[in-house]
Amino acid sequence: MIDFQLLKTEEGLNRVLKSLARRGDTSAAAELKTVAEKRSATIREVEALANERNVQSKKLGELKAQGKEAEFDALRETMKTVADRLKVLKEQEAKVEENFLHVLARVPNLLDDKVPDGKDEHANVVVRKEGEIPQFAFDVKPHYEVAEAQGLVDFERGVKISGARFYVYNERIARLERRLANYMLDKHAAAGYSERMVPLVVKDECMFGTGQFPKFADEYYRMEKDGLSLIPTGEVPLTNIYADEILSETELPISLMAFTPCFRREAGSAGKDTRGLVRVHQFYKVELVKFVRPEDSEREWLRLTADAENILKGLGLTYRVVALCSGDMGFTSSITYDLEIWMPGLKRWLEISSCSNFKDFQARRAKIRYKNAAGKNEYLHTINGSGVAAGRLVAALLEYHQTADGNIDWAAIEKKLA
RNA sequence: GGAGCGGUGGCUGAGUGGUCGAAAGCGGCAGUUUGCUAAACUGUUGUACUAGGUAACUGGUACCGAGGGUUCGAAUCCCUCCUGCUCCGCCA
Repeated sequence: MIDFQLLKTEEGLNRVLKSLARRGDTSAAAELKTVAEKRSATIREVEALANERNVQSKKLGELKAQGKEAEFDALRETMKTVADRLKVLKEQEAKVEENFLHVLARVPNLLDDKVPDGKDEHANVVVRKEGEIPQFAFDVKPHYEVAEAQGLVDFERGVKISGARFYVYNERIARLERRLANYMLDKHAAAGYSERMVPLVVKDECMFGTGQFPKFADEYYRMEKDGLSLIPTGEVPLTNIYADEILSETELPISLMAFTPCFRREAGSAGKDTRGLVRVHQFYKVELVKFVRPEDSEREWLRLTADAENILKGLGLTYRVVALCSGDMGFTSSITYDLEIWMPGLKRWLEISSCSNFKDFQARRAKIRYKNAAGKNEYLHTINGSGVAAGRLVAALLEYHQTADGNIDWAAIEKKLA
């Protein structure tokens, strides 16, 4: 959530509007100012009347104590009408507040000045490339063709059990993904991340806290009966670990990680990447999350990105770091670098990690603060990124380690993981 | 799932209709004393919103698990929900 105090000044409002314009999302722009003003005005009115009631109620207490029955009765009669009016006003206030939150909760984060301008992903900027595009003496097949031919992934039975975009891993590939999880976790542990095992099913407040709700509710699996959602990313439970808490400055930065399954409905992706392991309803990944002081967030964001890159480097995968442009940025993020690996079989770049600095946007929603050096409670900054998506990593390794006869060079993969 | 008892400030814990943002203790912070530490003593110590002020701050509103209700007035009375503990049942 953006700081709504910004809406109260001309300067702040302009900052918000400018950011919205850069994102190409001006849906809420017109309402913002009026909705904020209406809220302030209504609150002022209610508070004035509540003050009146409190003063007179106190007086009633005194009158009663003094035994002045006639005055007591007279005042009580007039206060009845005040109480009635206050009740009506408070109901109005609740509606105004609800509307205010409805609008505010759908306003995306302010963009960092360093985010390049652009309409969509074509305007994203490649920051750097690591490794060469690998050359093969034969035509490299997409991972799903090899996987199916080798009996590694059973897409048909995945569909039978759960529907499209579900799959069953057989034997070696199941073991590979499990080993990759260990590989990544061990590497990140050495870099200072503390491991967590978290709930995979979360309350609506958590989904709101990290920004999935309310605007994108359709994209997630939610169990109506329980009011709980399957996590779309480990970011949700991991970040909400500190929801509603005030941390001390000395504990920061906090770096956490978790290996979790992720569940996504992929609404609106019908017909896109229908084959293979690239776009599925359930996949596993390691998530990295940092809680940091505002002054450290840029540095820590770059570090987290480097930590994610370290996995790709270690496995010898060719990748590039891409700065998302203003029009391609996620709702909650202030600035994002995507890591895209080259897929020799698919013959394209594939996102395998997205490292974002959310600044205080999530912290404000989830109410995560820390006591700063001046002794004031302040929203901290959250940063997260995949470190990295395991399913896509498996897909990549299958493509990188194909042999001319359509096999997989398992020995080469083993060697990397050793 | 059944029965019983609870949920109050950073923590422990008092408060059962008005003077309660809430006793007391612990902890934290500042100071006095002290060669240093400790101890003792004194003061101070919640959050959000709102109005004013460059600001330190000052006034107001709200918050005693959450949401409703009764009342001129609710931490206190009523209802619903959530949650913790103990016992029983069930279960990996």
